[in-house]
Amino acid sequence: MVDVAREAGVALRTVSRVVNDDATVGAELVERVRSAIAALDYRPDERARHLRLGVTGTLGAAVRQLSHVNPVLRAVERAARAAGLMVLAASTEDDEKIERHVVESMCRRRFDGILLEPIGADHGYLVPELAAGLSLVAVDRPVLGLEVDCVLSDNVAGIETAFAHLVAHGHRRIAYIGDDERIYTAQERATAFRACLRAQGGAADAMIHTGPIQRERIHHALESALSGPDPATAVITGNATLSVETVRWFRDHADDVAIVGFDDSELATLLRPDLTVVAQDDAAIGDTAITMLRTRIADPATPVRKVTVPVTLQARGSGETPPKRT
Amino acid sequence: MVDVAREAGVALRTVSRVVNDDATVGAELVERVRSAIAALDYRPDERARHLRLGVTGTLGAAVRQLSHVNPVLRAVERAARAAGLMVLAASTEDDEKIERHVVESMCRRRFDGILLEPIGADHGYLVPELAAGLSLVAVDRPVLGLEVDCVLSDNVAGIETAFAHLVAHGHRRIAYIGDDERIYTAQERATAFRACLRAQGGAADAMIHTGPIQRERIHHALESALSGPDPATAVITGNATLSVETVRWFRDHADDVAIVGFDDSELATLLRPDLTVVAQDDAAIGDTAITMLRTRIADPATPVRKVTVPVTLQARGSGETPPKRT
DNA sequence: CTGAAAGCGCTAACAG
DNA sequence: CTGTTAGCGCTTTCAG
Repeated sequence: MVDVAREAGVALRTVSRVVNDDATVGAELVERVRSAIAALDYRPDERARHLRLGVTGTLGAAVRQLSHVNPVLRAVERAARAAGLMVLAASTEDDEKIERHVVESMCRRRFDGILLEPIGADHGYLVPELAAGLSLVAVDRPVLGLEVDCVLSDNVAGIETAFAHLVAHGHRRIAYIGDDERIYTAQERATAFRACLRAQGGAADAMIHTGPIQRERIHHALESALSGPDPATAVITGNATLSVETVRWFRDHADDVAIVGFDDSELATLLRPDLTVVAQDDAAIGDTAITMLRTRIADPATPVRKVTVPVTLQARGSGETPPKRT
Repeated sequence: MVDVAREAGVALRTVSRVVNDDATVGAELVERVRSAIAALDYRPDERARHLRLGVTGTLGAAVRQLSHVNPVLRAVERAARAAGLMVLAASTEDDEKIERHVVESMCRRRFDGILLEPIGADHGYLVPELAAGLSLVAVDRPVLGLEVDCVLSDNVAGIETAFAHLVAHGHRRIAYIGDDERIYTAQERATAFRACLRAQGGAADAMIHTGPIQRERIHHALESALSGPDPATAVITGNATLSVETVRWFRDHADDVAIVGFDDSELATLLRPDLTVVAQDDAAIGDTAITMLRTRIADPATPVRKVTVPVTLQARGSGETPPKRT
């Protein structure tokens, strides 16, 4: 920059102003500076700028897996761009160690704020960061044990809606195929399903199958739920991957079981009949997350908020078939 | 950091050494410094460090859409992590303006190198960056008009393989449903398909349908390819989205047309019969891209390389059905 | 509008 | 092994 100033024969200060589009510079000088910039191939260094300014205009997004479908992240990027902020994202790979590494790296780089899809139970490493002023918003799951802003889908209402929908279509024996309950959302959804069963008067732990996402495990669970003296006539699946595996199994083993999936996806309208799902409002989640984060950055003293975003049932056919046997 | 030094009663230099795990510091001092760090909640500032060091240990990935399935990005993150580098990613949204903004932001932040899935035709904005020493590797498509490292899939061989496969299974009238030919890969694949048609002696522009990814357009193209006096008995689809739309249409309109898709996906084994695809070697692409980028960063004088990664045909059923009518 | 100078937080000479 | 000091590239007082 000092070179540019010399080349243009102006003060450093003036170059800085031109670069930052300060209006108080004479048109002729602007021109001189601009051509000096072009002649010298000058490119401003944000590191120094940010160091001096204190802020970086950068938001970090630490998500489970960048390369997975993640409509929330899409909404986040859009909202941030509209606010003139840059979002830089990295994967945590569902690994506590990597999550910690990613978040701490973002902190050391002094990102203005971080969006986190928290994984694992131990977020103790966040305590000093938060104490030092980190602005953080948890998305999809809360940071357990810490008072941190978060925005979640209404998992309980989603399960209740799915359950009620199937009941309304005549089903009485409804099974649930869920993810590993060590995962927060999986735990919430499974618990909500258990409550539905109890409210209905049904007991039957045979109706609820949760565990890791492995094809074998899932198919085995379906087999057991749909056989025996009292087989289920409908299934609720706990997330998009489970829906896929369930449909995959149905394809070869059953064609008369109703299914309602949690999470909408491109697949939903590829199947026959189209998949009825409980859809999360990704755009609302993303917008809310960015708004909350910006609010916290602007005023770190803002009280912690937990926002729950409603879900909606998309009836498409698979959840409206009647039970095959009463 | 100066506070830490004061608190620990040591020199600034010593704190710096402790923070950077320099072995040449006495154990007792290390201890004093560490407790001062803890007491003061000191967190190192990478901005200053990077400014001083010149390098940032950061790679940027400017991809079309973060929140889409992108196995290459996954491989990239893994390879970079193994090399002790951080990958920060952002979407270009298939928009030239956004691509430019993202890449220039990364340059101003002095990322050590950038991985780019280039969109659009005008990459002139890269010229000064490259002149100023930017290390860049293009993935999936080349940067047209600029001599830049790139790693691509073997699109031509992929189409030839798919075509030959269908021919080997008795098909003579093969249609191609492709993406907008303004996109490099779409153009390459469509051209390769035309060459196959010519080599086979077949003419028939009625057999090749390219254009934007819109459900209407695609279904209409299928309709026209599969009707008339000389309907196609097999279809090659130009990418994963087109495969999905084609299957969606087949579901309601045809069940005896062979199909081979470009790009593997989770969907491929969900369909009946399972989808035969030409699969790209995502891991190899990601690894190669990171290796090339690191090589260029280490020595900017490295000659420009263009690497083509082989593709493989995954026969799963949909591409092995015989033609319905001869 | 310009010029000089301080300082953001860190690292790396260079001396002790 | 430790302390002092300069400087990375930028913004911003403060006087002209």
